[in-house]
Amino acid sequence: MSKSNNVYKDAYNRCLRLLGETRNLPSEPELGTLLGVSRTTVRSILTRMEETGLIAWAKRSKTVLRDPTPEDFFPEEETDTLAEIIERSFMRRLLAGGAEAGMQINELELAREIGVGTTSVREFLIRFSRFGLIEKRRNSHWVLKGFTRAFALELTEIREMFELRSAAAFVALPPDSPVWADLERLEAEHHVLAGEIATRFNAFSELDERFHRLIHSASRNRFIVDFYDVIAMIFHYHYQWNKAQERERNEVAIGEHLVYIAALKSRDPGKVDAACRKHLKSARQTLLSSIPEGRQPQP
Amino acid sequence: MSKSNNVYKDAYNRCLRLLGETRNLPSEPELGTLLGVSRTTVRSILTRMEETGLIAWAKRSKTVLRDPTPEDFFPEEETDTLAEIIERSFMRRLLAGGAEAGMQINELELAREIGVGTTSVREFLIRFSRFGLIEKRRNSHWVLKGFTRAFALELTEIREMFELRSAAAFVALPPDSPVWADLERLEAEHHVLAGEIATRFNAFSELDERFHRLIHSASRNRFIVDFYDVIAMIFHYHYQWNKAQERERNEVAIGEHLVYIAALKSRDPGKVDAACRKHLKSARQTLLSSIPEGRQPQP
DNA sequence: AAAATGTTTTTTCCCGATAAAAGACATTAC
DNA sequence: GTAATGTCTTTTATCGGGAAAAAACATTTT
Repeated sequence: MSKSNNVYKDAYNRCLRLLGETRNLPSEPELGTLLGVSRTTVRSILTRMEETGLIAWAKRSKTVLRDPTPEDFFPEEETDTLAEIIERSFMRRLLAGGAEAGMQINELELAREIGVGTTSVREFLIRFSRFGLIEKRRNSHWVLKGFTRAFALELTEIREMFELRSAAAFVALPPDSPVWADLERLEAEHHVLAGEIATRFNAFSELDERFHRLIHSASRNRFIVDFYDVIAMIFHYHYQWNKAQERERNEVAIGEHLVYIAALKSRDPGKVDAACRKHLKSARQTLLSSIPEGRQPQP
Repeated sequence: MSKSNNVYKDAYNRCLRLLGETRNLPSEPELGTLLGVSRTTVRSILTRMEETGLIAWAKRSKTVLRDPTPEDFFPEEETDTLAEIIERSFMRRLLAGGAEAGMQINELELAREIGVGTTSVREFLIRFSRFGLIEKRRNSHWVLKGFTRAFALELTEIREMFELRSAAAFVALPPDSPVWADLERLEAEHHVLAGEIATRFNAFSELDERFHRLIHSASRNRFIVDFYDVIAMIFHYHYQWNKAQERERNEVAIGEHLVYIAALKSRDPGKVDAACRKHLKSARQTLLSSIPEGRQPQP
């Protein structure tokens, strides 16, 4: 077995959800762009849907015969990319204790443990190395640098530099720029979430990322935009890991975001700078407080 | 053939150079650390040196029998890493015209052209992607973003941000920090090079990198330090590519460096900021002037 | 007993091969 | 004649295998 068909399975599942909405499916190329896959994959999906009696398919006509049942879906875990599987396993090991800084990382062992080939693990480690948590020894093993306090400080230092600059660039954008509409929409979503904070307070993580990515995009600098991948990755796992006072933290953050958004809309650089600094400071505090090691004694 | 023995060949060549200096070689572990390879490789080297009559080897005694001749050395091209070979080929293609932005990159074609396996090319592209010149389309090809004016501007924007901050951190370092000695040494090298500029003006590239890396190291931030890899890579190929007015440019740069170094030694943040800005500005000009495309009409 | 050498095991690096997925070309339908 | 479908080709994603290199273990030497 050389390659799993997770692309097909994932697209198939997403296509099933489309089935409930229409009586007839669109053309193959249209479905392809809709699902983000090639026509080859679209045709595999249609073939199976015909076989399982979901649709009647003859050339251009693709009539929906019945609504999909839960059994029609492929299991969630079969739709993941290998890269996602490896990343999850790796991060679980890294965060679930026993991951001391300086520890060696063994490609072969990782591959065997996860049940994948070494090539995939190697490629993952190379991609992952840009996050600054691991380092390669030439012709030898990888070294874990660890999710330490130093790491968090270095990360936030860059983040603050980049976000302050991006926020300043944001207010300088012309009024007809589409970012203002995006900002408006995000503000509305913040208000909605603020109302439902009691029940959906974990949905904040995703909104947070979209908000900050929008601001970073104003920098029009690929290195700044790309750097947000590092932050997003860390926060993604951080949110999963550190559930302490999650609700309060998110409530505070939503409040800070709303002030920040108001400042951006005012187009007053001073206000923006202040709001941005305030939010970044509390974000840093949140991150730092979740790192057990290195809690230096306060004199 | 699954793996070339370039590590062995490169270490062998370096070991040959050691031969001229001593009558007896040190112990195997010592040689290993000296050459940066494992004992396994050291023993392969010693075995061959014995076979070719360079040394007499019996357990601890490794007596040099004769000086190495040019024929003893492995050819230079056999000592390169696969990664180096691929990078060179790739950059040659990229810089030697015909590399339009938006162009597709074909792993298989690249691999065939260079004469290596696809895995190595894939790994190279993944590593290379952090330089911001290429981008991956999920489940599909890579896209060349091109060495454009926009790229150069985005790169220098970050560079300036990082270096100004690093330089500011530099002057704040305590007087007993080893960086001051390093700086002193670099200053001396600059003076030497300034004197020999007529004959060795291309040695500047290497000195330039060491100087800026020293400054960046003062940031004590892995992201800033790592970012210099991007700059170094671009400048490396830029120096090879753009030989126009090389001597004058380097002369100017050496002068700017010396002012910059003096400012650092004065520990006066204002002076440092000014010297740093001035140098970075001319570095940016040099880089921009070498990019043909986008030479906007001057009104 | 500390440090070297001798020997064996493990890991990294890289290739070729193969199924999945994308893409290109040919043909048909409207 | 444009846009779809049908068919064929190319490329990507991934694995297993094997040589190079590292690392671990055992034995000898000083």
